[in-house]
Amino acid sequence: MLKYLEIADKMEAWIIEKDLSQGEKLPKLAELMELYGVSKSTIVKALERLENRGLIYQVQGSGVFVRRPKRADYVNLIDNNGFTADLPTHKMASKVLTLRKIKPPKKVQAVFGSEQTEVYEIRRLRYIDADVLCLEESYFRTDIIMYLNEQIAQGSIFNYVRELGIAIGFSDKYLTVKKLDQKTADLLGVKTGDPALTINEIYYLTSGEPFDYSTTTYHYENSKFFIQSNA
Amino acid sequence: MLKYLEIADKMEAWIIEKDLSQGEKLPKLAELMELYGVSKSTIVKALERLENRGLIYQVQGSGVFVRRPKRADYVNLIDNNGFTADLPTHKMASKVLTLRKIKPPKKVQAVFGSEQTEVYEIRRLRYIDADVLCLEESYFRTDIIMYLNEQIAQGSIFNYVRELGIAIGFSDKYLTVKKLDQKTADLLGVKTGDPALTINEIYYLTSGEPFDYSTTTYHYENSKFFIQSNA
DNA sequence: GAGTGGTCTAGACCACTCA
DNA sequence: GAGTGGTCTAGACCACTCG
Repeated sequence: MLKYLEIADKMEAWIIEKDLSQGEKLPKLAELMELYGVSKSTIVKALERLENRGLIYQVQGSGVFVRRPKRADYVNLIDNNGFTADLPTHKMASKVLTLRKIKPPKKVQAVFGSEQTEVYEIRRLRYIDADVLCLEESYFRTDIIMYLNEQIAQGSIFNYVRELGIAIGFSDKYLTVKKLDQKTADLLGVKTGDPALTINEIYYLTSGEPFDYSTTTYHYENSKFFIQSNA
Repeated sequence: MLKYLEIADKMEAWIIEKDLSQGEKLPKLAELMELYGVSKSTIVKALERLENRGLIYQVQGSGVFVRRPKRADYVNLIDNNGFTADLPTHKMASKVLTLRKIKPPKKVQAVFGSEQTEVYEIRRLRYIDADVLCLEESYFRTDIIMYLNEQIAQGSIFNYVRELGIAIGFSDKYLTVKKLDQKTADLLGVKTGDPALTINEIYYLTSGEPFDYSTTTYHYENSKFFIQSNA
């Protein structure tokens, strides 16, 4: 394992274990260098990672401080760690509505390329505790994800993908708000015309190839989101 | 100006000028080093910045490639460059509804601290071309932003803040979806009960001190959002 | 002005991709 | 196996904060 990632993970665990709160100061660079037995640049790189993940902020000439806003129960829109990581105090579950191998619909072919002849289509309802969180419709390239079944789709598909040794690189997410049609409203257990946030996502491998296209519609009363930004 | 920032800006301008599209390859590191006359680490750092801004992706052993998803007219939720940067082909305008110095409401005091005795409150409607984009209610600390007037609030407050030499560090954003009450719906020109996305934001200085608290409610038909994520 | 973080360099070595 | 990006080091120097 890479040194800077290992150090970043240890620091993250340390912050969480000690339950440090916003504004608390971390040891200075020189101490961290000695503590972990590495050069300055390696510490700097580990801190950069934590900064990008929104766990700390650095103030030149002053120190490194913990960044941990207080609100819970919000889904993180930047980390792609899945709901289990975002909502640790809740029980997550999925009900698979359909799972099949099909020819990609046009909107999906537009993303994967016209040479893509087959995809997995998965539709599932995701629950937080006893409540509906969202309806998800996703498409995976069958030449990358060779095998999928209902049992896998009941858990975290992304964890399964990572276990296959497939490296997820980055993603584009598009958000819109709309009034629900009757079919979707029924599935979510709300009224036709009620509001919903729809997030359209494209996930890419580290190589830049798209492999997952999904559209998720969230129950407006059961979902809240947050973003930690550095700009 | 810092070398790596200067190089990153030049590369960004170059990508936009040449109108490179997703997947196109940039020159290799050795060439970039020579081109800009700097060491490898400086190029690496410039590329890291572009990667974080979602403009490129790097593939070890292969090359550096352009990342530019095709959809326009989406508001970027990560960059805090304001609508003008996100929606370059549109005319943006603001109408100031109220601007006053007041004692902070409780929700604002909870963020700024109870020692904060005075804030600017600004409520404005923001337009995209001829359409209402959003209703924004924001609070600024008067000990940091000493002066504000209606003319400034008609333009970009953040640009004004930067011109004052105040360095914006990072922000937390919380998103929820709801049905509009009558007052807000009237202002946005939609019906009571229509859907809306509400984004609650807290902006911090580089020192970690919060200085702006705002709540923005978006017109659901006139607004779309995107996020480019690297995880 | 002392302390602390940020930038930059040159160079060694590692890890991945692709023909 | 050649090519290309990623990590890591040691050290010089710069820039900001704070008492």
